[in-house]
Amino acid sequence: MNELAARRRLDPDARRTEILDAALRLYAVRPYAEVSTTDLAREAGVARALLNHYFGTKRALYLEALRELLTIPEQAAADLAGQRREDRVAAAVDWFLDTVSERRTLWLSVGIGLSGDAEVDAVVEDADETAVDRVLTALDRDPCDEPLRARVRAFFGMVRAASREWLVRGALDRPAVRKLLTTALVTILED
Amino acid sequence: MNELAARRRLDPDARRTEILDAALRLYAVRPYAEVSTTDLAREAGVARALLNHYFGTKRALYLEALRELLTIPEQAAADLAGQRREDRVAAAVDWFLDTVSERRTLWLSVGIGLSGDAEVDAVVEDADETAVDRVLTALDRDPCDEPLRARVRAFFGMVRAASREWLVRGALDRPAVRKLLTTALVTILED
DNA sequence: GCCGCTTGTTGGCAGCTTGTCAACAGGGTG
DNA sequence: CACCCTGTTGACAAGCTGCCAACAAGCGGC
Repeated sequence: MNELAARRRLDPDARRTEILDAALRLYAVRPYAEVSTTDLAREAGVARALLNHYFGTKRALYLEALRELLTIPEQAAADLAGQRREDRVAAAVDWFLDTVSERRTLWLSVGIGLSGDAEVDAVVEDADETAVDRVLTALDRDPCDEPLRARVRAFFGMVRAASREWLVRGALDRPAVRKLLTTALVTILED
Repeated sequence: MNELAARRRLDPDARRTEILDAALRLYAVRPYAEVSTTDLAREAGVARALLNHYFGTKRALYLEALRELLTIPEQAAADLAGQRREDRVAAAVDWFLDTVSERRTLWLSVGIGLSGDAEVDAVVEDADETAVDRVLTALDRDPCDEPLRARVRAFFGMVRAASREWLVRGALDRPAVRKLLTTALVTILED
């Protein structure tokens, strides 16, 4: 930190979120490996050492940011209109697509799927677990049926790939994605 | 390089593959970021600078290894037994599952899906494109139907996630995965 | 058999990155 | 106003990557 900004003394929580937000801003544009702690500190308007003070390690900060990003806002998961199961499934897919397109940049920045890094994967899997819970309860299915959960997690793999086809490649438009995912989810819920 | 091994002068191609194999061995166990060029050089029994000589950059070497890993062996894609489409699809899924379980360690090491890194993603997408071609031609579908290709790519997302459920989490057994993927692929091919 | 050249191979250097630590300073308290 | 707690910082040490000049293995000319 060199100039223009006098030393501000902030509440720890405030500073923490300030740094986290800065990190999210950077990771939205460049992948983890290409963002140096110097960049992070500059973006947050803070000395590099402060990152370590708050998060311990560059990696830990990244994991925090990732967790923050993947935590889907609570949102109403209950009021799915439509009586037929297929309609409710379609509504769930719609809700998801809304969320994704809204957070488009960040969602895509995190990549799609697992990274091969144990800790990163743990965070992603954690978020998935929550999402599985919401989907199953919203659709009146048993959230404890482990094979079913596994199938839904597999389905999420397709969800990620499909939204990529939609948002990045433009190879599918939204109605196509909607139909693809709805059909697939209905199929998966059977049996 | 310090001792025990006199200076061997190899054919460039031989040396290249020797280094590549060593890299694949290491990346099978640890993720990219945790493998240093020193490790790579030691595993290959070679001076660190030689890696740069052959591949230019640590990242480039990684990309080569990744490409090598993802290049599914040619294999007979044509002789899919069974007349009914569903049988042929099932045969294709079986063939894929065989390949995956055979290369289990390496396949899983690379992670599942895209990383958010442009170059890495390019390699993965490239491999996917080839796989899409094989699947579509093997199943007598038009390989130029772009929306269809996109759906198959989306399907691959589920394939990755499902094989992870099978091989890593053990939440699904092979028959379950087989059925899940077969049903999904059949559904996707319709429309 | 000796010499020299091509080129595969190596050790060491320079720049950059991350984590740590002691020191600095904001702002509330007596 | 002096003091102390603690948020904040600059500087240092260790490690990693890419580059370059130098070394030497093996082949061809004489």
